Amino acid sequence: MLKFNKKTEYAIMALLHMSENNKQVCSVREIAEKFSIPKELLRKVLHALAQKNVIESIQGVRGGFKMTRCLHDISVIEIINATHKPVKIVDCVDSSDCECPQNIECNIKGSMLSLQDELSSFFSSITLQDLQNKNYLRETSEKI
Amino acid sequence: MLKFNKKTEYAIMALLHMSENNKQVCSVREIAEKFSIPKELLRKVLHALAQKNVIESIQGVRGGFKMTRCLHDISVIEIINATHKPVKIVDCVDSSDCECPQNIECNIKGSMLSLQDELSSFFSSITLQDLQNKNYLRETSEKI
DNA sequence: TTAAACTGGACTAAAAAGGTCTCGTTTATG
DNA sequence: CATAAACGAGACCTTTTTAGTCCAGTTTAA
Repeated sequence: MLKFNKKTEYAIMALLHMSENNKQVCSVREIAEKFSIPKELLRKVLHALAQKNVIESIQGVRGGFKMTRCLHDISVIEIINATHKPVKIVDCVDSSDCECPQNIECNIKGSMLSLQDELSSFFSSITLQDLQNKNYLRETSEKI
Repeated sequence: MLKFNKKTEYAIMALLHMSENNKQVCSVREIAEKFSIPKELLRKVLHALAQKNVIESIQGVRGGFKMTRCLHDISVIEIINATHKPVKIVDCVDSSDCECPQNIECNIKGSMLSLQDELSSFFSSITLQDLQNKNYLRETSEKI
């Protein structure tokens, strides 16, 4: 349906929060309570981000997750790739292994693949810093 | 999951086919058979496109659907809007009526709305003609 | 030693997508 | 003017995906 899933939303919320928090260690519990996010789900999301080296996980008492990179260095595509299956607007990934019933007569494979590349580029070009700036701009313009 | 649904794929296939077909009237049966698309589903898709004035429907015997516009005049966003719920990367459509549990502390509403605008613009800027060209380019480059 | 935190993975429930079915209405044509 | 080919409308079902929960570990500061 061309929308982000909840995991992506939760990831971006948590990352913006963690970066504001001066890159201190944050526990899942703390973030989940602040944003009313189901704790177990947020744990999975942050775990996925850690596995993709977007953030760092610290085990044990007083453990949690920590920003190690700057917002302007993290692109939205990284968050999407950690929280969605890989972006694929259609299932035919390459021309050889497409097995959909339309395969033989399919007249859109090439265009769909190009479109997918462009969409990935689109999300690659946007950083978390951009999102934070946009959020600020939008909020203030609404108040005017 | 940020992918087109089957309806969008079927719509684009059918539209490219209909435009090649010299803008003659095509029946659902004919297109469904050519591309191995479930007939009843394709009917719904073409019906939705007709309601959005992307194509025209003709009733009765020898009826069907007909291209009335040019490929370069139809943008992908029109197809998406006919075959998906409206593009909304997040549920909060405007700042007043968001009722998700994150509402009070939500720190991404503004950025998500901006991102959504940009994504819509992205799809608005691409026409069916572009898709057809890309398909051709991709197919030929793969053969080299 | 203990409890607070992450790890890993199975599991369930709800929502959306994909597809089918039925009973219409319209209309060209023999 | 009856018929059959086509679209119209909408209920219905099945499968897949998403969202969320649960539990039995492991790690580590205090």
